[in-house]
Amino acid sequence: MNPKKLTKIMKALSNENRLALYLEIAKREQANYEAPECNIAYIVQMFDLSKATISHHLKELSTADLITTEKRGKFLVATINKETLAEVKDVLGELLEV
Amino acid sequence: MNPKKLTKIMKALSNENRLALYLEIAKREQANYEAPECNIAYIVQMFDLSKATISHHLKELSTADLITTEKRGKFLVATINKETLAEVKDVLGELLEV
DNA sequence: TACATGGTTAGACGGTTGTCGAACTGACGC
DNA sequence: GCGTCAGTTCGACAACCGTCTAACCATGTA
Repeated sequence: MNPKKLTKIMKALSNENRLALYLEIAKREQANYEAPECNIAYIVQMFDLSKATISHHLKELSTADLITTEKRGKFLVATINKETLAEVKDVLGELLEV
Repeated sequence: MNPKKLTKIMKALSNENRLALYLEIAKREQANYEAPECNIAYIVQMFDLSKATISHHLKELSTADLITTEKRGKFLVATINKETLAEVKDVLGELLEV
């Protein structure tokens, strides 16, 4: 993974609300892995943020390849991009090898 | 790991130069693990940044528990904090479990 | 003791970010 | 078609961040 991409990922996770949003998406995905997706409307209610802000955060997560989003009728559904997640984990793993 | 701490860690790695600095420290540590430490004076030369800026970045990495620093005579020596690194890796690992 | 070298601190400044409200678009149900 | 609900886009604004220079402190050496 090149440094610029890694920076972008870290930046996307460097805001408390945005990180919480990401973790919440992941949590829901795990909770019902029959349908590994996440209706955003639900999540919006949990955060004390405007729709505009949530939308902005989702875009940031998305352009960092941390999630993918898909419009399903009226709703937006977000999914964790596990590939990116695994890549980051691997980078950290390499640093840990003595 | 609590969200605030994780945010702080991500924030510390969310700037390109600071991330590069961190990776450079890790690299040196691996290169000579007889003495797993890192003379900063060397590193400063590699970056096109002022002493003040490097100092500032190191403090940020340090308060996020990503590195520890120690003054050894005239020099400053930085060491990767592997515990923090491992914790972060674990968090990501948990998210990956289906 | 004086000087050179490594690092910190303080203050400044332009750029970026997080957030909002308001106006807009698109899909659904009546 | 019209109202409603989910989300996006726009423009604004305060707060924060990355960087610098300049002045300082600390350590080793001549």
